[in-house]
Amino acid sequence: MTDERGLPSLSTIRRLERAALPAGTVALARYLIGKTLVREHPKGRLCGRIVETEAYPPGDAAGHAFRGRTPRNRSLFLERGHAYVHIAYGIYTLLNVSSERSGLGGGVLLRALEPLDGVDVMECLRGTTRRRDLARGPGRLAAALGIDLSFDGLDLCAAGPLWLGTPARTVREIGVSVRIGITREAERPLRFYERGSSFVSGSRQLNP
DNA sequence: AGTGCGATTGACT
DNA sequence: GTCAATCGCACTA
Repeated sequence: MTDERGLPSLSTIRRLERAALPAGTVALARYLIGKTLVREHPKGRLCGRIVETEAYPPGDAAGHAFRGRTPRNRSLFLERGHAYVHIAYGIYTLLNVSSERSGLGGGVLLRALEPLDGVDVMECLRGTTRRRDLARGPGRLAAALGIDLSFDGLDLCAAGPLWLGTPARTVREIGVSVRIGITREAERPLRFYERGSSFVSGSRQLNP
């Protein structure tokens, strides 16, 4: 079933099973492009299509798991498919998906969504009506979905307030670039995005 | 117990 | 293009 734009109707989106998630941080970061993220918000269902991710694999000095497990980053060490939520620059909430087997430590940062459903609620949460800017950037993404630190550790493959869903329509070509806003291991090509999407963050140079 | 530092954003020149 | 806001927490002592 599709709507007038050729998108599968939102009612056909179902939760991703953990077994469907590829093992390994980099593979998961690529896999998540085009998948959906669904937020069961008190004001209604919010849904977006993931169009940009970054991989922070085990052993990566730029990753929060690099120095071992601590109270803050313990969710990165959960089996793949759990939420790791943290605060950046004291202001912004960022959402990651844990990406390795239990006890290892890696994550995929979700950096941008193409809003699909619940746009009016997202506009309210973000304080803007520019659809392109609702979830373009990791801080904006979490804000648009009403995600805070209480979501840390949540199983995104289970029924609940936040979960990963099957793709909405076909994914265009996937581009690769260096990651944004880091200093260590800055040259590694671990950022993935849907080429041609206007909902992707970053400079034009990073989105060839 | 004090210090330093971000996986960012929006306002402004 | 520049720049400051602001919080949790890891690190040092």
